[in-house]
Amino acid sequence: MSEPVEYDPELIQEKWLPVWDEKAPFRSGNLEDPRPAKYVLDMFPYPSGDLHMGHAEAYALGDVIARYWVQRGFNVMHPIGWDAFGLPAENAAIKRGEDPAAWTYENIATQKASMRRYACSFDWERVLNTCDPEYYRWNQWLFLKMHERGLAYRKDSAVNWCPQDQTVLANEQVVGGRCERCDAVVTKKKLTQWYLRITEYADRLLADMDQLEGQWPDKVLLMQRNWIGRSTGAHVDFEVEGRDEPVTVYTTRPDTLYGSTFFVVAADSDLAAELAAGTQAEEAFRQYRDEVKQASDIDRLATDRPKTGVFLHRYATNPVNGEQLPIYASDYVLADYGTGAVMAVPAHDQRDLDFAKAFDIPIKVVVEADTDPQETGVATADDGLHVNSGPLDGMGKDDAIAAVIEQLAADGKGQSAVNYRLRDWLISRQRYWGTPIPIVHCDSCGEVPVPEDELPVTLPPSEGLDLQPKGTSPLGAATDWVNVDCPSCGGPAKRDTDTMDTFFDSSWYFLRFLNPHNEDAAFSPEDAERWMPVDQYVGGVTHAILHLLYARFFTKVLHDMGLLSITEPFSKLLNQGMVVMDGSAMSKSRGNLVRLSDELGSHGVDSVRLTMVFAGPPEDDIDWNDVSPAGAKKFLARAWRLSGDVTSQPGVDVSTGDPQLRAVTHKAIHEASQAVESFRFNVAVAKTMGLVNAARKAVDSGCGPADPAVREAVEAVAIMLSLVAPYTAEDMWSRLGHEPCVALAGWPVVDESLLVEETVTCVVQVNGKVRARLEVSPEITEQELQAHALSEPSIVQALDGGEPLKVIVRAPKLVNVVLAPLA
RNA sequence: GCGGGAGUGGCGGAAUUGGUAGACGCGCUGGAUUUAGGUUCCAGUGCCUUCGGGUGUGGGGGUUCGAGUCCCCCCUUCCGCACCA
Repeated sequence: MSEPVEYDPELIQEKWLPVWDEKAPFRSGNLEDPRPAKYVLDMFPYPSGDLHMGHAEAYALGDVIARYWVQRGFNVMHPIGWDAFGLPAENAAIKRGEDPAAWTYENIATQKASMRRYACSFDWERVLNTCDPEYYRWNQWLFLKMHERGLAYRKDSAVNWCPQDQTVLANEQVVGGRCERCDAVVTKKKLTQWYLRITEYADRLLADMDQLEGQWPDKVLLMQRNWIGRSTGAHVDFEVEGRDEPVTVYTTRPDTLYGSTFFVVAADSDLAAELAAGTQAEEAFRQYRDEVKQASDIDRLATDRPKTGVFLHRYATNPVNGEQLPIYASDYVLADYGTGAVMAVPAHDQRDLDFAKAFDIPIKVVVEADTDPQETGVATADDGLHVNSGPLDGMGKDDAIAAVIEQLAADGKGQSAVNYRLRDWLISRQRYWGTPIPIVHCDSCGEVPVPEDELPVTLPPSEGLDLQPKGTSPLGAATDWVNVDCPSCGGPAKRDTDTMDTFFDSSWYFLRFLNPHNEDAAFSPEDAERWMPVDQYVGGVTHAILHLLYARFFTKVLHDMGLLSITEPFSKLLNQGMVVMDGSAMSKSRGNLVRLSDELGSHGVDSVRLTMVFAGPPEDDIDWNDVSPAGAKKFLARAWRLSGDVTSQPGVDVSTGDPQLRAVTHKAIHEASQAVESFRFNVAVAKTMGLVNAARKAVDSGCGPADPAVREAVEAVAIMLSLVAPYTAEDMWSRLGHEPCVALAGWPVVDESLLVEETVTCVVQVNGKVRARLEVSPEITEQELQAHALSEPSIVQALDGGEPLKVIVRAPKLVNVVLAPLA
């Protein structure tokens, strides 16, 4: 029998991949499966080209977790699919004349092949693509359910507009005033668009985060909290002369109401236009408003930009003292936050102060402070005693807020209020490659939902459609598709031509995985009871706000619909870092792109996976220049060689093996388990390396290759390595005389009795400095240990005849002898 | 500006509740094997040292018998939000 003597990654990849295809060790569909269920989910990829280094890291980490729980005896569902709708497909279509669908499915095939080669432990029978009608049909169904509940609605408003992509963007997709996708400067445009009423869930999205505390990264929870941006304060009504209705403002500091000296409305709000109409300021206002509209968000972002505005020649009445406050229109007040109008208190709000200084408006201090805003130009926003505030004088902030709200409520001029930064989610997109919105517009019936039994509303073929962005959906040109009979009255009507934001698709895909081909429902509640919530979600921190917030929102909506008992979709979240090169993100233009296929070719799949896992903590970025796939390969070869050295037979009684090596083995298993469960995968690998080193030594210069303890150690190595380096592990397993699959071998059971150490190293310090090390029994008493330590020659010498002031004994690990401090 | 992390050898990184700092690996040095290179195996590797020891986790202070770990100030750096009333 001729054994291969060289570790050849290419060879073992070719050898085992077909075997795994046949055995399908990661199928999770059997309902009779007695193993407890666990749902491990990797964020699904967008199919733009082949997999890259970032995918390789993310999927290597997710795979360690999934494979670990399989080894621990769980029925692990670890599915994968493709987030397949979206702009890149369309852009490729425009640039190269390809069909978005064909382009997408080709890329999916490429990525799928790469994932198989990469040996991800996915259940290949649960694959879904969001661009398949059998998937997006349920997008449409969900949309209609939300429409029914008033959660999907259309409104007319100024929206974020990307002039490059010629489509609207959700607030969340505008990053620093630029389009998240193409980096173009975002402008505003007034359009009628579909929204989801996520703001109705703001309080629950906030409150339920308590469930996630400690399970999600603190950073993500914080980002979500900030994004939701709950604040408490009051709504206050201001009468405006010549207007029937009062104007309401939202403020977090109603206690400073006596310090208000002017009033500001958002320049781009309807209210501003209305107030300006017919005044002598009308022309000036119009001019100013047009300037503001011209200015992009990026201009608005400049922090130290001077305050601008127009006096509207109108006045609002301060409800607490009847003072007449001049009304200004300015762009420093946002139309879509609060009520789009503010009471300005220059002494205690920096923005108001800046404006007051620019427009020479009086500043009235109503909260005592050490500094004078008038002189310093710095508004004082801290707590303090109230002055010049009528009944509030002498009160602190909290008391004053309570008192003024009580007074306002009694007068019918205000009440306490909660406000959120979160806005409703704009989901309409004027693009082709997405889920058609299942609504028909009828002149006589209005917005008519497409009847459920007519779903899906499938996309018309792209052939013949001009996909070039032009501000309206390309679907509008598919006349045969657009013109339909009204489902309500039968008269001529038109389909809605917008498609859904692809974040809609990814907001519930984790539920579709439960039964991706279910034709009767989006998912069955029974399946959800069995599998949900996702036990472990793995993905990039880039989705810390958007995707995760939307998925949480959908889960709550489905809960309210009675389809889910849970209220949070993801119990645990791990955000892996990025793979960078020379300190910066890889990109073609930077010329620092490392191609995954090249790395896999030169080092092998297992070496690349091991490199990803061993590089450091999973949350940290990996600089590919700092790590060593060649080193990883060296280690794998070293481990693999061990499997050929073992001469005992499978099933040999290990209890007779070398006790020293056995102790090392069991300690390594124990520590690696703990490391995996606490996401310290790099440490788990280090422990495995330690065991390999110990086994090597045992074979070469210790108990020898025939000792059963060597087999025990090497089998443990194979199983531990199966999480990270599945090919190498499978080949080792085979060389050790076992049948595949090592992935199902079961995690080695730790014999607790072997973890008990016979001796412990005790450190003896003098004045906190280590002077001696003693090998002592773990059961040694404090008295014995102290006596032992003090009689140790090196300690006697270190004491130099000095009398110990105190001796601290922490048996069995430490003795600290404290001498009188030196003069 | 506001909020949140992070600073440990030449490098990536280890270090339950405060108790041996630098696990594991990369790199480097030396040795063995090899015709040579590569591979493999062994040994060494924080810094200084008069070889007794001294010193050391961004800087400074504090608590403690004892601090990488806890507290205060500062520096550097990364990330998130950014006129949110």
